[in-house]
Amino acid sequence: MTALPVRKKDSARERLLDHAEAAILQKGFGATSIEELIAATGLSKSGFFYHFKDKGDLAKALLLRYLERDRQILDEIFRRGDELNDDPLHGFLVGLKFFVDMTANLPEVHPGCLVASFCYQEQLFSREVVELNQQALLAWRHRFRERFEAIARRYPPRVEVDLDALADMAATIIDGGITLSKTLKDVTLLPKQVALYRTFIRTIFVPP
Amino acid sequence: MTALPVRKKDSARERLLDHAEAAILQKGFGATSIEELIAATGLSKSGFFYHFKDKGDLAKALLLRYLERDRQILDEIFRRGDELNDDPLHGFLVGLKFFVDMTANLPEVHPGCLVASFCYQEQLFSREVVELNQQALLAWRHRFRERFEAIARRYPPRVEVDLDALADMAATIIDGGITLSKTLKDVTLLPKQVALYRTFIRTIFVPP
DNA sequence: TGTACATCAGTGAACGCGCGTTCACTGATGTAC
DNA sequence: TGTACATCAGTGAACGCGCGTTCACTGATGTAC
Repeated sequence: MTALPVRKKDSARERLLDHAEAAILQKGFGATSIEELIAATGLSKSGFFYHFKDKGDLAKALLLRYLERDRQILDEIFRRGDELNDDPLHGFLVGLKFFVDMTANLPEVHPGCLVASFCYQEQLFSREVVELNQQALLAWRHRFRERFEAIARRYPPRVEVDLDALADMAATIIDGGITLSKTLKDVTLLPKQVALYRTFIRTIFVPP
Repeated sequence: MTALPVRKKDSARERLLDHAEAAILQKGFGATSIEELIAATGLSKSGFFYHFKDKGDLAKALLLRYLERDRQILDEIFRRGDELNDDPLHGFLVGLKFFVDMTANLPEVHPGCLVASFCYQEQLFSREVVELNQQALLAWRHRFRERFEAIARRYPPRVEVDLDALADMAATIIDGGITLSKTLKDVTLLPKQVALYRTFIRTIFVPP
């Protein structure tokens, strides 16, 4: 068995990313210093620059890791929903229910969404990182849009809705819900918002 | 007539706040320097410290101004909606329509929401500023909640919804919608999200 | 109307600290033959 | 199995710049009597 050269989960590089993510979500990229990251990980400053060519390189690596993790978690949730249900509408509704449960069971308030954090510090990042952020949002629109198309083929919408906007609404509710939860320091707010999105989807597609 | 000691709209202080707001929404509070603000306004550094006792004081003044402006704009919109309609539901729906139109007619993509920006840089602010941000969100919940109670008394909801969560959804959609629009640099996304919120309210309360 | 004082809206110079980045170097492990 | 070389994962010292903040001072306008 040839093992892939996977990076160990607790390598110095990974720990730098962990601390960076937490710090950036609490005070922003511009206010997060390399100094504090190496203090938290026990590396020297040059150790940092061994792993990342500059601070912007850290941002890129962080966003890539974050987007990949997010994709995995959400894909898994909706895959399980589909598995339990042949019907595209009810599979999606079960997936949304799983998502509500997941956010409801977070031990603390959600630490924040890097997409939103980066959006409000856009000017600090390279075009590459900005485009990465955009691609992620467009990919989610595409994924949800496809689901809604499949649903709408079987269940004609009971009110007129733009399916792209409805797909974007998932990201809107999650981003907005995280900001709401985080600002008011109330874990229950995010799942409630996602539950409302689910209610909306139900009233649109589920026949009376 | 005794004129109130109103600050002229284009005073140096006001111009500092204008530049600060724009800069903070583009790169965050931590990455916005006093140096660049005075360069933009033509003041000296000590001129800045005449107007604000320190950088945190700028943050506080900025948030107060922002929240007050926001409150005025939204109150005016929903007041006009009520004026055109005696019914609380239809008055609110007209107000939401006004809001959709307003966001649809923005000349450029919305520059961002200070509440969200501050939320992702919370650690940089004093407890006072953090609480100001929370009070603003709670005030909006209260305002919308009262409307929904009045509506629900006359129009029993057709699906079960938590009125507090439905009130919070306004802030969620606006915050999330601004982030979406700003990230994808597409002005049309925000009004579409607000329109979906309006559709949701309609399907909940308007009888068939 | 004149004078004394107070307030407003700043200026200019200096401060020390922490930031991101570079550079030459190193000791442990892996690979080729 | 030994030797030579390459790669990995760093270290330590130094750099210059820009940051937020302080301090003593100022010239124009407003107010009291």
